[in-house]
Amino acid sequence: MTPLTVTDREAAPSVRPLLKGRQTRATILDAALALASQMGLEGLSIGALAEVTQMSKSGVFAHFGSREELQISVVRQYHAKFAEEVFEPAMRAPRGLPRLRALFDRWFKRVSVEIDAGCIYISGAVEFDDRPGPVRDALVDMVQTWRNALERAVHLAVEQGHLRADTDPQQFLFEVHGLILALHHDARFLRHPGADERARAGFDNVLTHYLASTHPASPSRRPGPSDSHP
Amino acid sequence: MTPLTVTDREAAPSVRPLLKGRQTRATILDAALALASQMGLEGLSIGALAEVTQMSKSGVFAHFGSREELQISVVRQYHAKFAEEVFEPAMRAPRGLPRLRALFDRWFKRVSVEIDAGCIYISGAVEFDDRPGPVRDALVDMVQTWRNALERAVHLAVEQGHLRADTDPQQFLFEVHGLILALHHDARFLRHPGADERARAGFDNVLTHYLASTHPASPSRRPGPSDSHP
DNA sequence: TGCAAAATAGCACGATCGTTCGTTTTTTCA
DNA sequence: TGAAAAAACGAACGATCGTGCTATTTTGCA
Repeated sequence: MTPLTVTDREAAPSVRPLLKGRQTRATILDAALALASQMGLEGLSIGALAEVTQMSKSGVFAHFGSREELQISVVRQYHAKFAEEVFEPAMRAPRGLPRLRALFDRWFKRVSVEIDAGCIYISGAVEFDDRPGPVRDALVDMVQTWRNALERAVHLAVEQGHLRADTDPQQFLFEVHGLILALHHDARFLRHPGADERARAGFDNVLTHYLASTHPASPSRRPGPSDSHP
Repeated sequence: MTPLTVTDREAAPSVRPLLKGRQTRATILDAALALASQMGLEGLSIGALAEVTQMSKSGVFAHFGSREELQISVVRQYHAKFAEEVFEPAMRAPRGLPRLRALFDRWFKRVSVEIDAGCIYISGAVEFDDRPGPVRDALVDMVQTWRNALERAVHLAVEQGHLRADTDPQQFLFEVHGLILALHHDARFLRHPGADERARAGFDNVLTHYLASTHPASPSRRPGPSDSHP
């Protein structure tokens, strides 16, 4: 399974030869990620990518060898960015409830801020739920990795006595993941302005259901920036 | 706004001339719905549709005038089927909690049974959240219609005293809709077998949170077939 | 049954798709 | 600086896309 703390497969194979090609490849990949976030992984076309990067089609193509490999690279690129911006900073919060809050807080922000750049995990899941192949496999792998990391965080919160001892981490995750998906749906598709608050209120409701009775902890509290520091 | 109890725009304009064309159009539309459920509305192509229906491309094309009109027709067709199979039978349950349970029970079944035919509301929402145009408009219209109908059902459950008086129907719907989306995601994309039970357990959890205290009503109970009768 | 109209087919168009190949430019390093 | 390697280009390919046309077939009705 892919590690969540990415060892960056996009980096140079050896340290010295930081060829020009690697740099333009990174440029293309950034543009591809932006394009795929808007048009979907299936809507990603080499022609459009060439136009955006001011390159020739064959020039772009040569960096990946196939459209499928390009799509997989985009998935990995999103995974890396997601790990860097959501997972890693949240993991610096103390284990248990604070870390859990930090994780979902950043996740909520990510999905609601991404009004002009949909989450590839979500759009990819819909696009490839019926399309077997390497792209789907890569997507499932990334999503499962992220989910496993969350599961560990929930488990820790149980161990710390913050959540009820009989909490089923997978059930907990299922419910909160639903809130993420509903947020994505209402904010992006329906353009409802209050979706963010609804998601957070829903998170509080789920939390009060699983919160250990010895730890009533005002549910309306949100993690501040200071929570990121140990 | 489109009525949920569909007056069938696909029906003949006048009653008498049930021309052959209408019938083949319905055949094409059925095939198109199946194809779009699997490949997405954007993956729907007239060529593939012609092959499946054993017709010529232009023959298929003539029935809709444009690809966009075909997509919109597919959306309406799905809406009609959804209203017929989910909404209408559930509305025969007595208002309040029983009707609410019937609605979501059928919805859950629909999403989880649709393992080989994704929900077009969900896939369409992801495909068209960044694509303005008539297709997106039609989709939003249908989804909003369905949501409004649900909102009325929740409101009735509050009026009947089944749900807490301070229940916010939109918040309630947000949370349960999240469960639907999570079910769709886990069952179809991740192929998790237990997703259905997780969704129902989540529904019970949401319910206990909004249930009026005077009405403890065992949450694990599911509506049986007898609930459909008034 | 025959005639008008509706339905379907056939063909071609421009555009775009991913991909291949040979050439040319650029970069890298001795 | 010059030669080898890497990178980017340009043109073309077969395929598929949606969409116009004009025939041809099929249908509905007097």
